[in-house]
Amino acid sequence: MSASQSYIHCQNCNFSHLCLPLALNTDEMDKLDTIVKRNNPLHKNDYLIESNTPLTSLYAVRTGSFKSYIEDDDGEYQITAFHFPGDIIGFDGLREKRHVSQTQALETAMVCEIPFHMLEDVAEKLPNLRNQLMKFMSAEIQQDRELVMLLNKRNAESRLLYFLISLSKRFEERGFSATSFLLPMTRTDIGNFLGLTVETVSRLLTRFQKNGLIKVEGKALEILKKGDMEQMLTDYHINIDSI
Amino acid sequence: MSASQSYIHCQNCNFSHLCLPLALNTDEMDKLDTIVKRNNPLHKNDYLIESNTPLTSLYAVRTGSFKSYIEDDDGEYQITAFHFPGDIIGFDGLREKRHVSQTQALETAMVCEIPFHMLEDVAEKLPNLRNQLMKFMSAEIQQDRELVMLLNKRNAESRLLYFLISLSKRFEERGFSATSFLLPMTRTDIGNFLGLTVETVSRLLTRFQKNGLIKVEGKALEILKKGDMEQMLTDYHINIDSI
DNA sequence: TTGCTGGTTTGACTTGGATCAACCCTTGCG
DNA sequence: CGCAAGGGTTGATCCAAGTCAAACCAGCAA
Repeated sequence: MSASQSYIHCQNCNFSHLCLPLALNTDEMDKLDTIVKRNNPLHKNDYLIESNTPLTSLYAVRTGSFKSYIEDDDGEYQITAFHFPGDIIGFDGLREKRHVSQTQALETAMVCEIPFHMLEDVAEKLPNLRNQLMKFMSAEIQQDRELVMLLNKRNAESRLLYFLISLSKRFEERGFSATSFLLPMTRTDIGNFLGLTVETVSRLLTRFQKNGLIKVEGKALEILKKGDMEQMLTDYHINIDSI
Repeated sequence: MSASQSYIHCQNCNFSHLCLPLALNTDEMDKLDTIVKRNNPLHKNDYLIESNTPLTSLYAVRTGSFKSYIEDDDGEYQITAFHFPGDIIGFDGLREKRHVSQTQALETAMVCEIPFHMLEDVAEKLPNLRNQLMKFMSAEIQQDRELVMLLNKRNAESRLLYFLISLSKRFEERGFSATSFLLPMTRTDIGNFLGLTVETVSRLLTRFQKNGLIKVEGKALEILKKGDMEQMLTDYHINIDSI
């Protein structure tokens, strides 16, 4: 471990309130801390996880962002999640102890690696940690199902609105600006995730801009009328609290 | 507990190979067995779980079938899963210790109720059970993500094919016929789940019948050319092993 | 500097599945 | 029995979003 990384601990991590340590006390956090490996940074497009490889660790995002996707044998793929600091990656592989999706860095990023067999050992002694793991998985199930409803029942406009508001919320939770941020993913990625084509995403973004809701310039997004956008979601009967 | 139910134990349940006992030895299974409550049967349309109620138990389906769905404030709803014997219901509520979806019986059905606080106690002592719980949740995440891909990337025909083949597989796993069974859900339910209208589902079923793939008469479904149907899925690049 | 590549935008056109509408079953109940 | 209600089928029409095509732009490598 390099000197520049040695002072990072769960204790002083900015995102521990969103991450596994959430429900742990200081002692427990220290125990968790001892098994966490902090690796070298990954760069844009680097793979954190490749499909079909054995699951040996879970990963917590420390900085940067990732996308996870599943792929069929024709190369068609489906992005299933975007990950930001504090998010835990890898739960979908627990069943077969083998990764079923791939995870790729969207920009320079760092993770905390949590070797799975050691996590099990620590969890043996820490009911709070077990609980926390279950809650994370449960949250993922809940979110995936909201996503299914979004995809099955909502039109393109509401899907993209939902996406922008959820990004805004996630940045805010992490102490970043809720109204001005860089989109780490491409328009194609957004479309893929939401079940829309790039063209539709692009057209909608320009429309939102024309309507004064947002300002986009390449990756830079500014949310100008968050209230209006949330009202639009409410009009679509989408509960903004569950985002 | 009535006399007619007293002889039911995980040990002699037909579906234990799919259910929580899966990875447990005889002793462990007995421990699990002691906390399981076997209630009176539910009837068609009865609620097993109502939305927003506190999560006190998980449920294992013993006989019959269920649908789970989430609902928005306009009454629009999305069926997120159908449940058959051996399936565990309730994982999506663990996060907030409160159910976020409703579960309704599709026909007369019975469940094993597993009080959650007792499950936690037993799991404390049984690593295998903990593991099993995690695997179940992980499987649910994995399935939900496959579903997202299905909904986002596939057309109506392949969605319904997938649905029929997955039903067939689930019946087979449970020792029922893989090619001849009753659809416990309505066409509307199928459409809702797959993001299609009733009309589309109905038209497709008639088309499949005209093409000699299946025979449908009301709820009764016969799969005549399973091989052809699987080949069609393969042509759509849908991996039938992951169904 | 030039050319290449991947990402984005915009316009014209097409289409799969939704919508609307009518009608036919069952099933159950007063 | 009659009739209401829920479920299912079939046909005609429509439209939101997909497809196809072209052009633009920024970043990067040679």
